[in-house]
Amino acid sequence: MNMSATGPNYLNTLNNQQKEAVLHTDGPLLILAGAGSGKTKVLTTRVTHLIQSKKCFSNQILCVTFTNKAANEMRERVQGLVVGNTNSVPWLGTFHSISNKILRKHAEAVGLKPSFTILDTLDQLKLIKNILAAENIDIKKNPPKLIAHLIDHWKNKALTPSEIKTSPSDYSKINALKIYRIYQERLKMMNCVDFGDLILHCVTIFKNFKEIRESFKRNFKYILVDEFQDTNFIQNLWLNYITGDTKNICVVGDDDQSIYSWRGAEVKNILDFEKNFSNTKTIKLEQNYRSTKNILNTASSLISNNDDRLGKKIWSDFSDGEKVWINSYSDGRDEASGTSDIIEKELAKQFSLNNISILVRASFQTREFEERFIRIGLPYRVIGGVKFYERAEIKDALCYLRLIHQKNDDLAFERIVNTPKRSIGDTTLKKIHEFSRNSNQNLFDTSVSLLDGDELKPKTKESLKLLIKNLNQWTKLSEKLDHVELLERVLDESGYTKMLIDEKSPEAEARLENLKELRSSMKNYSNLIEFLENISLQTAIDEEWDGEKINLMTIHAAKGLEFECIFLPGWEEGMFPHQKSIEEKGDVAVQEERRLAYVAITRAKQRLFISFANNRKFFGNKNDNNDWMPSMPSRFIDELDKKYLKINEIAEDPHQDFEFSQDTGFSTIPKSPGWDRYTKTKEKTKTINFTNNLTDFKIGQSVHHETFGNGKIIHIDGNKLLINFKDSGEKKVIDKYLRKIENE
DNA sequence: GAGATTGGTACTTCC
DNA sequence: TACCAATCTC
Ligand SMILES: Nc1ncnc2c1ncn2[C@@H]1O[C@H](COP(=O)(O)OP(=O)(O)OP(=O)(O)O)[C@@H](O)[C@H]1O
Repeated sequence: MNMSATGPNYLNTLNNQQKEAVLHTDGPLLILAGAGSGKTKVLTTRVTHLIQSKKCFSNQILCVTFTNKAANEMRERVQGLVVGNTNSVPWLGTFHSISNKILRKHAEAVGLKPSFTILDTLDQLKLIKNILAAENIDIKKNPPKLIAHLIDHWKNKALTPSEIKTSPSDYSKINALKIYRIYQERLKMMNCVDFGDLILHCVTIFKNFKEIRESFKRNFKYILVDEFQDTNFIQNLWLNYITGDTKNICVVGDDDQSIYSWRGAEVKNILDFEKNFSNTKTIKLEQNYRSTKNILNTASSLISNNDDRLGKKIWSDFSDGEKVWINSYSDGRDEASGTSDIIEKELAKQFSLNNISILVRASFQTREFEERFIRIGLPYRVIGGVKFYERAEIKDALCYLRLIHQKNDDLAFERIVNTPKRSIGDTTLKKIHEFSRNSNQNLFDTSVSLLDGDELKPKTKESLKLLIKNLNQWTKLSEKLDHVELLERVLDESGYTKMLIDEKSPEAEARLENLKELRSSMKNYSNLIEFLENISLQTAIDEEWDGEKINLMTIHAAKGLEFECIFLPGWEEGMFPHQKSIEEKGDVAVQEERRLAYVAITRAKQRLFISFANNRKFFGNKNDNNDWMPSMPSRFIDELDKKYLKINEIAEDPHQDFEFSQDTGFSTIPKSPGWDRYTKTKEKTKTINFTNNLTDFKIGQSVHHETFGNGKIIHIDGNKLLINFKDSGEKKVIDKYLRKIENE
């Protein structure tokens, strides 16, 4: 080992507090620290240290990260320390992935087979809907989403159905509880678990099986937990069960970065940690090594608006750097083009595209940027975004594989039985369901028995027979064929590929592309079982980091990451803070949104750009004259200390590549200074509100335009209106820039 | 009774 | 946009 006077090499780049945190190996340790203070670095170094100093074997370390991405990153950094072992730290992962591993070993303890399938959110919803239908419960009065949420909530609190108390008055809760009970029974029958079950089953096992619990306790000599502020009740319980008597547990967290309360996360876990474990050593890290002073101070000024903070100091040695830019745009499209312009003209020379990220509140917000980047040929990658595995064609393909692997996966059966069309419609399916319930058999076996009777029409029977024959054949094939080839065969022989090819639409083409992508991502797994066992926990196709690309992701997905340049678009009231969260939880929610904003800002090292649009379009962009809403800048922008900001004019000619820019005089729209515009917007919104229905313009209507003044509509072509302006004559304009006035 | 078509609605956030 | 449910058509 390479030693210097101050200790091993890997300690050299740490400051004193960080070193202390790494070297304090034994006993409970709480590391409390602000953004960018090196928490993750300490954690990684700590793992390294434990292995290098031979405190324990690498498989005796339990290291819990928040995302798979974080786990992969840490694994990469620690990789190579353990000679000749590619899986250097086997117990490194998220609560869910580690629980998955534990549960595969001890599935029988909770009445499951080790080959169980992990259901995703869509499967859960489908199952709940099925139960509601079977129980004759009104789906309108008991929305499946709400029930799913309640079940999730209960599981986060470690509550099994029998442990839940309801008051007789709470009708919907009683219904939900009833569903919960049946839901769990159905899961067991299908040998399936949902996300919550992964952890809940583990806890049940730890609780009821002392030997199993003790074996884990003995094995895990050192436990490390990242992002502790975002752990919930059951995760904490889980940790407590397997923390050994030596209490070598180290957690790191930042109360200001708690952004998962909607998943049951409780910041108070941090406070309780010291109570739970006596003799807890607490170390604070206060120096930020990531951001310029301007960025850091901007973040601090924002978060100071929250109450109930633990109150950490955070400081930086870095220079002031550039000011934080606040950009105002007239609409989302301008925001996208303005952003791409800044990247091309301002940043591309200095920074790698890989080091530029656009972080959004909700995943659909990436779309506008994607469209822009495709158009001008800037390469980009979308990170995270659950979307891929939720796509219909991907789910279809996975369900074929699931069913081949496990015949009692009723949800998978139901999904593919008539895709592609096999003349097995609703009525037939209902029949199969009914028989299955009566005979207590799964849908597949029920179908097999129904082939012998005359319950089904000959034609239906014929195609059902073929499907069953095929499925059996594929199951046999799966033993010798590798999983990628298997999928190819299945898609071909089932007629799925043909169905898409015959459709001859661009959408179908895209679906075929997606399936290709699925196949190539399957190659990362060595066989079908490994693929199926892990795929549900993999939220998105792992985007390759090679190549030069701009990153697009949600703020939640950016947790723990850092980039030289960060763009934060869409800072508008209703979007950020999000309307729904305000409605649900009021000020508590605003505070969490503020923490989210804080996380977003503190991802930036050098440059930070925050922007908002004065008009937003909702729900796609097909009907141009529809769904425009004036929007107001986010309250968070107001809360930033102006000292550190540069408030900008509209960065670019907003309509330079707009179809009508040539002949409409759009380029003459005044580019008023951004701030001016921003303050004006507030008044303007009020005025606009009295006529916010901008959709129903009629010929003859008198209108007002900011630049051209008043005029009358003389022709309408979709959203393009020909106006005869009093002062400036005939002009073609887009409806969104007009507001109705009284006819004179 | 199956399949095509239309129409309504959803967009938080993630394991 | 894109999926799902209700409605129409053969
Ligand atoms: N002692 C140090 N000297 C120089 N750079 C450091 C030091 N400690 C950490 N860094 C750097 O600071 C940056 C932030 O570190 P890290 O990601 O570990 O912080 P963090 O506390 O986990 O941040 P966050 O909670 O915001 O995700 C990294 O680029 C890291 O390399």
